[in-house]
Order: sequence, then C-alpha cells, then structure tokens
Amino acid sequence: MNDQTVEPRRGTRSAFVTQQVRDMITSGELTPGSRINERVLVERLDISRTPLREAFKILEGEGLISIRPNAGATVVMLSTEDVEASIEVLIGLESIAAEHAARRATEAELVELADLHNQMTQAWRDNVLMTYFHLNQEIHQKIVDAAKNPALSRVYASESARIRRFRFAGNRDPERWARAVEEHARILDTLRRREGALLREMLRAHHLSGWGAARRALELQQEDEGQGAP
Amino acid sequence: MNDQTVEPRRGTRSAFVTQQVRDMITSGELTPGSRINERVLVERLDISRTPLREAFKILEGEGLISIRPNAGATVVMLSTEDVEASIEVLIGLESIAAEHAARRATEAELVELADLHNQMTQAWRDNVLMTYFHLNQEIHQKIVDAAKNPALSRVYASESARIRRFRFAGNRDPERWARAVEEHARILDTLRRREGALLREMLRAHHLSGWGAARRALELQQEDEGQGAP
DNA sequence: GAACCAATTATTGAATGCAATTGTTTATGA
DNA sequence: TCATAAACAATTGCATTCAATAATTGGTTC
Repeated sequence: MNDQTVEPRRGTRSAFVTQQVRDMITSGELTPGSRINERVLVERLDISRTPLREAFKILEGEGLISIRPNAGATVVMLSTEDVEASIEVLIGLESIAAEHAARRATEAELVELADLHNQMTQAWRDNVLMTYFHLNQEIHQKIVDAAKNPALSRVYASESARIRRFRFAGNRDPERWARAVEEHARILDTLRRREGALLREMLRAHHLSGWGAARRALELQQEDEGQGAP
Repeated sequence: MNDQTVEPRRGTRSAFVTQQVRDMITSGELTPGSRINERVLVERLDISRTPLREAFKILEGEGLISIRPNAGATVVMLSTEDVEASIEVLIGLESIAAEHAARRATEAELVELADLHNQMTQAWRDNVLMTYFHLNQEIHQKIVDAAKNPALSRVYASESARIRRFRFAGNRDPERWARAVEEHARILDTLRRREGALLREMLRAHHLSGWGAARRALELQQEDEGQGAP
C-alpha cells in the first residue's frame, strides 16, 4: 500500500471532498450554525475551490448545509422539532417498508440480517458504541432494502443520514441500550415470521423510545453547552 | 417565445442554469438516457462550465441525472417499475400527511386549497392540461404542507419532482380527467371535515387510479416510439 | 478486407485568476 | 460618545486555463 500520498483518495476530488466534509459534519467537527470558510477547507484538504464548491452543492441537496448567495455555506442547525419531524418521516417510511419486507425478504437477506445482529450484539457486549451505532443503522437500512423498493431505500438512506448525528446520543443510558438490543432481536424474529403488521408496530415503538432517549440526552447536552459558554 | 437573452436571470448563474436544465428534463427536451454535452449547453445558455457543473451536482442529488466520472452526465432513464416504486413512496408520504393535515390544517390553508381547486376546475373546463397539471401538483403539495412537518414537505416535494413528467400523461383520457376533478373535490371536502383516516384512503385510491391511467398512456406512448423508430 | 495499434481530437476534471459582493474597520461629524 | 459613511479587506461567483481521461480517426499489417 501507501501509493502516492498517505490517503487513498480514490475517485474524483469532488467525491473525495464531499465525503470528507460530510464526515466533518456528522462527527460534529463542523458545528451546526457555523459558517464554513472555503479557503480554510481548501488548504486543509489540499484541493482547489472548484471541487469543494461542487461538494457544497451536493451537501446542500442532502440538507446538511445551507448556501446563501454571496454569504457562504453554513452547517444547518436542526431544532429538536426538526429532528422529531424527520424521525416521524423515517418511522413512516419504515412502516411502508415493513409489510413489503415481511413478504419479500429473501432467505439470504434474513441470514445477513442475523449476522449483522450478532455483530451488533457483540459490539454492545464490548461496549463499543460507535461500532454498535453503525451496525444498528445498517440493519435498519437492510430491513428497508428488503422491501425491494429502490425509491424507498434511497429516500430512507438520505433522510436517515441527515439526522444521523442526533440519534447517536440515544444509547448513552445503559438500560435503554440493553433494551434496544432486545427490541432488535424481537424485530428480526418478527420479520423472520413474516408478520408485517406486527413488525410495523414494533419498529414504530422501537424508534419512538429510541428517539425519546436521544432527545433527553440532547437536551442535557444542550443545557451543558448553554452553561459552558455563556 | 425564445426569449433567452431577455430573461431576468435573477439570482446566481448556478441557480439559473439549474432551473433551466431541470425544466429541459421535465419538459422532455433532454430525453432520458441521452448524454448531456457540457459545451453545447454552455453555448446555448451563455454561461461558463463552472455553474453548469455545479448544476449537474444538484440535479444528480435530485435524481434527475447521473454523473459518471470522466463519462459525462446522462438523463436518468426510469423504468415503469421505478416510477411505480416512487408512486408507492409518494402515497406513503401522503398517508402520513393525511392524518396530521386533517388535524392541523388552518382555516387559511383550507381557503387557499379551495381557491386552488377552483382554479384547477376552471383549467379543466378550459381544457388547459398544463395549467391543470401544475395546480394539481400544487394542491397535493399544500395538503402535505398542512401536516406541518417540514421534513415531510421537503421529501415529498423532492420525490414528486423526480417523477413529475411521468405523471403528466395521466389525464389524457377525458373520462379519467373528469373523475380526477371529482375526486379532488371530495378529497378537499374530507379534509375540511377533518376525517383523517378517510382522507388517507381517498388519497391512496386517487393516486392509484391516476397512476393506472398514466401507466396505460405511457405504455401506449412507448409502443408508438418503438414502432416509430425501429 | 478486417483487425489491431498509434496518434490525434474531443470531453471532462481541476486549478487559477479576476470581478463582484459583503462584512469590517476607521474616520468624521453631530 | 454615538451614529454614519467611506475606504478597505475578505470572501464568494464565475470565466478561463491547464491537465487528465476517454473517444476517434488514420494507418499499417496480416
């Protein structure tokens, strides 16, 4: 390995920088509401402004940043209400997916989901929150994918990515985390038994309690920030 | 027409060219599957490649075109199945919206919808398909907006735009067209009476029969094209 | 005449330079 | 001292230029 530079940077610079900035936003490195300076990012990522500005357009379409003409790009600040609205949409999309997935999921998909669930359970036992979180997201996406509706998969992936970082806080509480793992086991069991209507309700309940936990964590977090920087 | 130079072209060139190309795709001027030559569009719209390429990134995010590195942009070709999948998503999104809209719609919104409906009915009487079509789309968007969920409105608008041109063929049949107007009247009535569950079912039925008509029209159209250019 | 390969052309990707707009600072007067 | 305006600096928008990649043409050989 170690080709030319340290980073792989495969594909176009535009795609590279898009992923980089996206990660910076998701990880919280670029804080919501803050303005993004083109020059700074250009120097940091060692690319020109052209691909960066193309990335901005993409990320604006994804709803991660907001571009005002002649006034630069800012990371969108989502209120609790905004996130809750998105969650509601995600629940709705998964509801649509649930009944179709219960009917159309292939055996291979069920096996793959079982495998992902085992990995996720292991991540929970090992207390590796980030790994758990990613596997969790992947499982939900796979359930939606099992509905065999490309438009649904695309919209779900997009909306899910938009509020990803807000949901990360959901499993801070160990008790809630343990229950989430349990719920997942039952959800996959219901999918295996192909009980669509029940699956739909379980997913809804799962998301609602998950979001409830995340919201509480976020509110605490915001209070801390409010006290920390007056 | 042909007032390209006379146009105001307010806002950034990027926004301008994005709308131009979007219209070209929606109107069918740029045919699905065809490759888009940057130079040609640049000369036609009298702008440089930079804002055009930014527009490409936006339109790719909207799902209207596909960009392959070093191979240019092509208008996405959607199969009947793809469109049907999107319709299913749109129905799902409107289902989510219906119950909330029935509860949260303001009197002002109901008045505005009634006004739009009158305009639309007039367009039907005048046999102005394009005007009817736009008002129709606007009404459905307004119903979704009445649910007061910004994320839902955004996702619905995006997905609706993606397959707009495929639904245009829906009201070619005069009988179906007349029934669609009737259905709309009943739908708005149900919204006024705030019967969410019923509204949901009416919207679903409305879309399914509308899509059925559009699909038949599209299949005929495709057969004609197949015979026309062997 | 067909197939293969090299050279040329066309097209896309990215960097740079310039113009236009906005935000900031400083000077000036009330 | 505060408000206002003018000059300045910083930043963005866009056009142009250069580089890299893909497509095409022409020629040679079998």
